[in-house]
Amino acid sequence: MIQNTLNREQSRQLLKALADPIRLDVIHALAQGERCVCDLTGELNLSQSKLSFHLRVLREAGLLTDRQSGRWIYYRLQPDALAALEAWLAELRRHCSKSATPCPS
Amino acid sequence: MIQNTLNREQSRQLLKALADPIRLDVIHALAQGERCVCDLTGELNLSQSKLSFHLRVLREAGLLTDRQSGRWIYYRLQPDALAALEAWLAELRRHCSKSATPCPS
DNA sequence: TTGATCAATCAAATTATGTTGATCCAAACA
DNA sequence: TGTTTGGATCAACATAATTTGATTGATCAA
Repeated sequence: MIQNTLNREQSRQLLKALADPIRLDVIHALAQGERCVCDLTGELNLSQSKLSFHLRVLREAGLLTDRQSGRWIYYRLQPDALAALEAWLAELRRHCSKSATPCPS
Repeated sequence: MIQNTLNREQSRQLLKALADPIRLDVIHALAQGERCVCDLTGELNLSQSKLSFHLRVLREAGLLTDRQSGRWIYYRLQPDALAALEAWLAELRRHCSKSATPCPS
């Protein structure tokens, strides 16, 4: 996620990845900074495979990056992805208040 | 949607409503300005009940408002909801780049 | 009034997503 | 080496969301 303008499909991927209560818990935990998977399982009280499933969804959407160090894997939020979504939302807001031409037109 | 700080559940509702290809088409159409339902069905090539279903999801999430004029119903984007999501994303971004303390901790 | 039109709603069928427990793989350490 | 540990993955199952076609209610025009 380098660019700053999302197409419809990219924004949908990001939004879909975010739109889940467990993944939002993960996101909020990572908003404080990078964390190891083993910490997250404890902190969020999730089974290992469940957490792994949701981390994968977030990672594949481009919202998280991971790095390995020894046997541990650390995840962090990808601020570019969040910024890109913000820009996408801001763009939607620009012209949306224009009134419709009355029907029947 | 008056306030500008979303709690976790509110942001989830907004994200979930947005995270669908048809609803994104609707959102993009309404980003140009207010539109009548009858225009949207044609423009997006959707069956009436399908569009109605998705409009309801977006409306109930607080992303759209509607007004009736005669037999026609006009929908528009609610910019406050978009702005609130932007603010929520910006907040997530603030501290997320802090590195983890190495495991085992 | 009656008939036509716009749009919301409902129940049934379909499709997509998430959960669980087992298994696998790689790194670390005895 | 053999064993333990952190994590990813898989298949079977459970749950949730969407689509469809029919029905309903309200508004308007004849």
